[in-house]
Amino acid sequence: MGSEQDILHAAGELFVTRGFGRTSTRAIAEGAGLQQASVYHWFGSKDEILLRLVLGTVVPARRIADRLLASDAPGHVLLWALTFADATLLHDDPQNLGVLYFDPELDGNQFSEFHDARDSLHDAYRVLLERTTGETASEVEIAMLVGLVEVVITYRRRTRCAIPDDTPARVADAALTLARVPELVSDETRAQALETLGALESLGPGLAVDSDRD
Amino acid sequence: MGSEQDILHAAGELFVTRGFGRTSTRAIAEGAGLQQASVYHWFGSKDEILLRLVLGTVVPARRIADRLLASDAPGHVLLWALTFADATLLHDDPQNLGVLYFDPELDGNQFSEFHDARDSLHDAYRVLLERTTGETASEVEIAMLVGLVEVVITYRRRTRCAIPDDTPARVADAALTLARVPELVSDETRAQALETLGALESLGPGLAVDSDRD
DNA sequence: ATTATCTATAGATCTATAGATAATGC
DNA sequence: ATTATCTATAGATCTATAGATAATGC
Repeated sequence: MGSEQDILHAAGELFVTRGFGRTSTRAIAEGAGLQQASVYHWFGSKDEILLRLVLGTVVPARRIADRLLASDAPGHVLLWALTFADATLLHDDPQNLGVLYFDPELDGNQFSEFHDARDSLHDAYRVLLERTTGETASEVEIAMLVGLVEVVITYRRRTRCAIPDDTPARVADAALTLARVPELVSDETRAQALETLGALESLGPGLAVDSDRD
Repeated sequence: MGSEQDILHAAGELFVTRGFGRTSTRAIAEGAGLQQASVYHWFGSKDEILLRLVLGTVVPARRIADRLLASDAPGHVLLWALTFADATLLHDDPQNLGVLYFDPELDGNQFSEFHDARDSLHDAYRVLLERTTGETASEVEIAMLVGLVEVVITYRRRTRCAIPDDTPARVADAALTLARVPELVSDETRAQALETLGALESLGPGLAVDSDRD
């Protein structure tokens, strides 16, 4: 309803399909049904719009990660839960805004708030991976684990239409396989993980994507 | 030495660090030691420079994949070999040009030559994965496999300095783990794969990155 | 002659600001 | 009064082309 949301929605669509650099504030305004200058009533700059969009995708995941870290469930259950929840957020995002993560434009200092949130999420992956394997995780292992989750983004992008609904669960299964505990990939693990996540959701917005409405 | 290579080198550096959209032809020319207009003697457009850069990173991998497909070595050896070779190309690229794969600007039809080469590479991954497991591979599995290799790109980007030299081998190991044949991750597999790759290299440029000199 | 480079520039943007106007709520 | 929007525009780009000039090779 509000112009602010209209701008975020229009910008998200354009950034993902044409790229940030090729999207003008005029195009964003047109998509939001406003004049170009009106965008600056809501956002100080184009960068600020991008920051809001990427924060909207990473902050919910980080919030779930924080809560899972406080749980005393087995490591592999929590690792499955985090992978599944993160992949689900990426899978359910109507615009596939995760695409923006890979944009070199994000490297600047203007976006440190985003990078801090993302680093914190990655650290949660590290902790849960180590709880699962009982060993210190190397940087490469963590990078591969996170990369596995982000496959949801590139997979969605490649096949322009919808991807199978079981993708998040299969990614979470693969995370345990990659962690070298394939024997723990089971219905029991999945059920426990979903239960743990269910208990979290009563505490907040949970898995609902709140960066956008469509 | 040539201006054409200077332009590609300067553009690669700028595209990766500041993004395609934020890089002007003037900045490219300056990096190459030329005037802005001289860039157009060598390239018809900015897009054409981007196309040349991404083709230079994907075509060598595709060439290796084609040769591996013709080999009659065991599936898991070939899968390890392809994953290792592809990861090595990404790892050794001085500019980490793989970053450009994720750019939404690449979606346009101007870049179909790149997408064709990439699709063909992905299909090689599918074939070798199926030879390894003996089962039909789902789209998600292929996406995860390819995503694992491309972790080299994002991992390099995150840690701005050099990443460990054993990263390609660890990614290749992980590919077999993900393919649910962890018992085939062994020195023997690695040795056979390297031998197979060595035999290929006599036939062409092989693992040498030829898109750039630094 | 051909190739490579340069200067100069047309023409089209693009971001962000200034200041006017309308709408909303006390 | 405040909030949201608009029109108009400054000022700085940016891409690509035209045409001159220099260098190279027959």
